[in-house]
Amino acid sequence: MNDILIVDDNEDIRKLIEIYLKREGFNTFHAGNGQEALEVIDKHRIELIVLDVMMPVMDGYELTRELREVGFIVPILMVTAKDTYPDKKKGFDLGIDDYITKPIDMEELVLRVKALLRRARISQDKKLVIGDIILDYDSLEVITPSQEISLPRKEFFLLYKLMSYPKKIFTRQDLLDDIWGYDTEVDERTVDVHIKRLREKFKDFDEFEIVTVRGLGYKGVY
Amino acid sequence: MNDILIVDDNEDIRKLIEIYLKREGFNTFHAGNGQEALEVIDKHRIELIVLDVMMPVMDGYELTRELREVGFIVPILMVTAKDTYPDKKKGFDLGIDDYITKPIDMEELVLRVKALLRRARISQDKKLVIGDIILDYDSLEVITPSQEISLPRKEFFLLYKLMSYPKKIFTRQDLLDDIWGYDTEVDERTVDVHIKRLREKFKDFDEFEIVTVRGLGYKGVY
DNA sequence: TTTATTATGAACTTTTTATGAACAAAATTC
DNA sequence: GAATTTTGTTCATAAAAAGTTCATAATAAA
Repeated sequence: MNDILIVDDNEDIRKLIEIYLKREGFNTFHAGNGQEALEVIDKHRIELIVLDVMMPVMDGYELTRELREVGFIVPILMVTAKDTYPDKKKGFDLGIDDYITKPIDMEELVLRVKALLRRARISQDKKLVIGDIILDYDSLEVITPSQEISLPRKEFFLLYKLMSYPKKIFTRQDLLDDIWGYDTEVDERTVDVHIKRLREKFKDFDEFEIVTVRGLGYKGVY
Repeated sequence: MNDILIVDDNEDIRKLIEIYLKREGFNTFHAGNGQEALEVIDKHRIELIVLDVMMPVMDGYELTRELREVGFIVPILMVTAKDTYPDKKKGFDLGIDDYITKPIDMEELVLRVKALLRRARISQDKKLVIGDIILDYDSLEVITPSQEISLPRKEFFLLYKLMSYPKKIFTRQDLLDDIWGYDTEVDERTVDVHIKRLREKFKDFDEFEIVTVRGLGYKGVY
């Protein structure tokens, strides 16, 4: 469930890449140019970027430079039409981790994405420990000393997200983007309902809590 | 929808710049000289200034100096015909953030505007530290060594504003313009009520204080 | 003392969130 | 593949919080 950002000015290509990545269980975000990419990165915890070199406004090189300049270290897989040494060199000098040439072989892209993630040691199995409570991402269970509570997917992801960044406030839209997908049309109030159900289920546990931040959203605290 | 002020004595150039900025979703204001610029700035919350150096009445350098002198910190992108080192140096010394030379490459101008805004937002420290008390703009909380006090939006913004410019006196209208919006129709007395509630909440803290300046307004001191 | 201004308590309005319940969709079981 | 259970969404309404206004008391300045 890694969040991957696809940056390309061609929407069709973005969607194509999205299809292949989603099929592998990745969650994707889109950006049509460097500026949009920066905005998405600002709001979400992107773990890998698939980046087209040729874009209007701010090209891939420029974006890479800006990102590396501010110390942003996620793996970048660059998509380029040019397969020349100077181009490769330019990319790697700027801090690109891997590249793939057009026309894109989708199987290869997926392979490289996985390899990059593995190399970056972004773990695929995630267990979140809060005191003596464990949120097990694989089984969607909250394991406590006394019992194991199995949660519905949405509820679990919501809880996991909130507790992964304790005290960080998420707007309802943030949560929808992350858990439902950036293009969801689900109503913001739906988040409230899931929060309510989570609170009900864990009302007897004081190890953690979901706090409403009026006018802004929710945050997890523990 | 950032508000950008374009200052240039040539109306055609202003309009040209406006076209490109509007296309990117920015809102623009015009001024034909430094004096007009000051009037616009006084009335609107300008977030960036595109400023031509060569102008009659009050040139770009002069305007920059005046603005920086009174503590006005929005990014300034200077447009200059001269590309010499002394000129650049003069500009940067006065507090210009970036510059672009004539003839203006519009794409580049848009790029630089966006970069400046982003940089300003990122570098804009949203936490205000007063001794061992922190005003956290993101969570609308006042964090003290002993507790975290969550404030309603209006109250927080009010406190934040006052404490951002300690000892500066704000009239009620100033505060309404800033926090409620320049076109609000809310009564001035409403400010009093929020001030009262803030004082009540922080009566036990002597790190800072909201002081009434009779006949004028309020100021924050610490 | 008079007058103008600010402080305060309280009522009231608006906005936002919580909650229960109905409905829909998906997964499971038979 | 029909029936049943679980999960997910929407909606209406209750509740709570935030924000505003108003009347009056208190205070400072003239």
